[in-house]
Amino acid sequence: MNKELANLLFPNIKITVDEIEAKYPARDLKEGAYVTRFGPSPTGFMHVGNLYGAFISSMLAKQTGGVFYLRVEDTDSKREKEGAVDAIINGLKAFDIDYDEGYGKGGAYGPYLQSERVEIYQAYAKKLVSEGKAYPCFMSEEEIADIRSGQELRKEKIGIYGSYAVDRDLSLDEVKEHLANGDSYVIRLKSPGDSHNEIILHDLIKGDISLPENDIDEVILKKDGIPTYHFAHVIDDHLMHTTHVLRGDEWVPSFPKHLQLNQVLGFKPCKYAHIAPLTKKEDGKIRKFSKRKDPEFAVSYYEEAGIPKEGVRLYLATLANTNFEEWYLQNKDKSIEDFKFSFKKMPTGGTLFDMEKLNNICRTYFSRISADVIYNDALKYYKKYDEEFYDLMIKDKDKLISFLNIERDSKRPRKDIATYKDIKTESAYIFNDLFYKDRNETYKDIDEKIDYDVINKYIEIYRDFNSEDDWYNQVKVLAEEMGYAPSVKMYKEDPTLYKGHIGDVCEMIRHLLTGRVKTPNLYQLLKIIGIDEFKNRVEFYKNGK
RNA sequence: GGCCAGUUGGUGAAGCGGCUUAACACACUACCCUUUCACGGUAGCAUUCACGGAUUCGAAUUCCGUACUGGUCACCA
Repeated sequence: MNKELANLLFPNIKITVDEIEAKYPARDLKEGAYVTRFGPSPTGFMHVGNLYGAFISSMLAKQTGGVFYLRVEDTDSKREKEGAVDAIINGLKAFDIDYDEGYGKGGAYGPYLQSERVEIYQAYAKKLVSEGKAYPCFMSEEEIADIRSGQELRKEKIGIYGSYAVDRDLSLDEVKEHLANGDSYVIRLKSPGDSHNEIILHDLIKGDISLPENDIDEVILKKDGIPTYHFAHVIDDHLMHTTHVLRGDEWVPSFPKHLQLNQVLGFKPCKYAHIAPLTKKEDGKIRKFSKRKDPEFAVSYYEEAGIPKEGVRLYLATLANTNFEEWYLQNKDKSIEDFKFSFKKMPTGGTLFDMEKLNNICRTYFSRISADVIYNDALKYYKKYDEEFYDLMIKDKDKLISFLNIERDSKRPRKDIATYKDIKTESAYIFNDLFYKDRNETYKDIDEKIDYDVINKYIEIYRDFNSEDDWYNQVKVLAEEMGYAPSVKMYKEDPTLYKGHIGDVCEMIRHLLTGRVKTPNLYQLLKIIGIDEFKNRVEFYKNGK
């Protein structure tokens, strides 16, 4: 009788479950290799939470010699957004997360788009119906809503279970009658569970969590024949031989359903790791990241803001494993790939995503790479977001690279660049086009009295110095001649003897030359910009007075 | 409301029965180095781990209760 019902409901499904299984043989991987996946639903932009999960999943697969694949979970056509799939693929690419197989790339375990797999899901549903483990449910939305409000009133658990599952034992004739009427229906699992039993979720991150067994007759196929997440997840991860499922911890409560589905289908469940949600701090309060409220939750935000992808990856790694940061600090020459990620070191509670921390990590990143790499990456950024500066970068390439190289190869590289945007703001004064644009803007931070006697004298004695020491000694002599202390120490001993100290002299030069109070090494800047240009800038400053 | 989880300094967090006078990083403060700023270095910054009780020779670590925070209870994922 169940068989007849199955054929009645799925007349077009000819393929059997056994035939499907044969198409998905076990993967030939070495012992201990992880098969992980990223299973986004294309319902909007890609966000940092997605990226975070994909990043960890890919690292885990890579370092165990396993497989990381992309499966697009598009079972909700109502919420699907145009271009969302491209956004996902581009988002992964933008952060160097490659997948071994999956949507857009192919592979032996496809198709990787769930909407192309409905026949597979239906074949399994048909099998369950024929075994009496699932059934068609003709309840209308109104009926279900009524049940729900009654349950709420009586403070009962909400859902279709036990005596509320009225269509569980429909006779074949009753089903036929419904079908003849053209009534729509869903396929529900006939849950064999009892909520008084406890089951244990062996979560790889959070440890053992005990939960009540599922007794709800979960919908497995919606009325349009498309599976729900629960059903598709269990089948796909079984067929594609996923070993470890990483997902947000909002899925913890539905774990009993997944376990049960695995049991009913005769599958061996995969291992689960439930990741704590990314949170942010706002007005002193911590809350979950919001797709609507937080622009920085969108992956695209980082590219536009000029935040380097490697900085984001490093930050993701420090969030993912609490011991990563210390390891990275001690292994400056290694890359993220060399670090062994583990579930045990993942945070269990909310994970705070802190922009300031990200910034700091980016500074360190920029301080460790070569000027050429920075230049080329920055070029790509400005080409897209600021063509005016892009042109300047091309025109004054050597100048910019020399600038970026100041103090770079020393033991104490500067850390004043956190984003590609900072390159422009930090280096603007070396470009004449920007420097002379607006005097008030250029010198906005400078309000001190300039001792022009000193400046004129400096210009007079200027020559091509052999070394920084050579230069500095000359400045020292000059300072002393003009009534300034040749060292800060001497000045501090008795300030009344001097107009100021050598630091003040250097400051005046710096301010006139750059318009800034904070710059890299002055001697090297002077070399890059040149004495003639320095004279011009002194005049530029004077004339504006 | 039911169920599940979390709660350690200014911030993120390590620790998971004695090695902790609670790691490390960020922030802040002071000093040192330095031509300035930055970088770097040194020191300071929780006698205490949400609160209350219990177990133990010994608890941030185990147990119970309370409070707060987050998650979840769809033909959404």
